[in-house]
Amino acid sequence: MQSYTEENYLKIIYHLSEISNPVLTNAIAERIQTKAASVTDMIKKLSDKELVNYVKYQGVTLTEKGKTTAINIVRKHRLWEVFLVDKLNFKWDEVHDVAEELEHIQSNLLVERLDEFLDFPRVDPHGDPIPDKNGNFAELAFIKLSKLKPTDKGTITGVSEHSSTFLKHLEKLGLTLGKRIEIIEVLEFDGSVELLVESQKTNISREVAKHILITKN
Amino acid sequence: MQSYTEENYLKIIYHLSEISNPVLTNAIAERIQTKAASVTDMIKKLSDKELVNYVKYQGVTLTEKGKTTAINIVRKHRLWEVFLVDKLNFKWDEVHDVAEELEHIQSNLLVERLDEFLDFPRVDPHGDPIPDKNGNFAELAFIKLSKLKPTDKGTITGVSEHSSTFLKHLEKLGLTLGKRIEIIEVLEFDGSVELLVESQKTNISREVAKHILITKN
DNA sequence: TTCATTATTTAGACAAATCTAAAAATTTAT
DNA sequence: ATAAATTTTTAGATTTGTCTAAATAATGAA
Ligand SMILES: [Mn+2]
Ligand SMILES: [Mn+2]
Ligand SMILES: [Mn+2]
Ligand SMILES: [Mn+2]
Repeated sequence: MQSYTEENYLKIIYHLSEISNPVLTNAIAERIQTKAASVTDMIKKLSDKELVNYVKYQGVTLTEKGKTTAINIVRKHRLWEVFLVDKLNFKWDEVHDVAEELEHIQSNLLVERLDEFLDFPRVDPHGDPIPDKNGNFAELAFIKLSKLKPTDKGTITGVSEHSSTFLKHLEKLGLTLGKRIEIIEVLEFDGSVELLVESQKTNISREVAKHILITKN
Repeated sequence: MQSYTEENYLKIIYHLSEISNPVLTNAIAERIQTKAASVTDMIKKLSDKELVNYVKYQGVTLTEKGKTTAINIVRKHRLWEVFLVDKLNFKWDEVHDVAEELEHIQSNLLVERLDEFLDFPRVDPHGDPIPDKNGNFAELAFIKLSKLKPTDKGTITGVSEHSSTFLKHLEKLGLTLGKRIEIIEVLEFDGSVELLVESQKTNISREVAKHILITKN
């Protein structure tokens, strides 16, 4: 069994290793809001427990055991987010912090029953895939909205930025999951995108466009 | 804000003070599975935070602030137990340990939405009253089954012992919440009780009878 | 390749919550 | 009322997770 803190480290390492592998000490320190020295301490502990492979000055990678644990925490986090939105009427920008706490509740029965109660959702309120109880993810074909060309059509199926301010901004523009969009024009000088959302014309910055994920159809 | 540990101490002190006031160090130590020395340390800390009144060698009582906090934890514990039984099909003997963890999740929005989702339950799966958001309990008129006399009738509305073994035992005897019972005889020599549950004759020990709570009607 | 900058680790310290062993206060029994 | 037993507190140590400051390794520039 891992402590609350160990679980958080494993989860962060899991997410960071999708970006770069091995994961560097400073990258963890930044994400988890601690000092590099503390991260080194914890890495050693996780390494002793065989949850990560650690090479001094190189960084860490998750072992199979560590990866399984991390994926299970991600599973719980996302299932709880679905619960909060679908059953308790939370908005998609209100769920993350509470899910950060709920993801650490220890009970396999609870997770499996929750999954069933929610009707085995495959994605969370931000479009992130929910691994099944064996740790397998459904394959989802996302494209960044910023990669689309004029006349391209698609559906918003995810976001790659979860901050409350960003999500509220999208809400205001009507750019929520499930909405169909069509690209009108990509402005030359600033990369901003003019698009149609439910027959409504809107303009979004390149920065915003990069964090909206589209399934073409 | 209190730590997970501080919250547990406050909750235990709250429960123990229903039995004896002030609450003695050893009583807390026994309930919380720690040594008396550790309890003294924590009591001092809670006293510094003005959550308890502490007199050396006498024991502790909760301050208003401490009591409010404790009642809120009890509220969350019991609401989560209702959730687990009503929505996730947990049995009444499976909920306590998970609720011990869930009661510490910090989010007022979550508690209020959960309360609403559960349709503002007034009692938990063991018949214990759930305080409202202002900390007020509904008055419930319980009598111990062991206090009843032959021909007395009533409904099982609570239990005063929450161990899994006890609850499973009751389950096996069909003595669950909502069942109507009628006393046939109270045996002289061992105090065991012969009773009718849904037209089925059963005999229970005095020890069991003391922990079943009845509403006469 | 040598020097400067940046990243990482080590050393030593600290706060929280716990423990054991010993001391002090309280309660109970004689 | 005094001694014995029990309860509670103090003193000092331990574990977990964190920190700062200093040392060491790796990287980048001249
Ligand atoms: Mn989240
Ligand atoms: Mn999410
Ligand atoms: Mn309980
Ligand atoms: Mn209960």
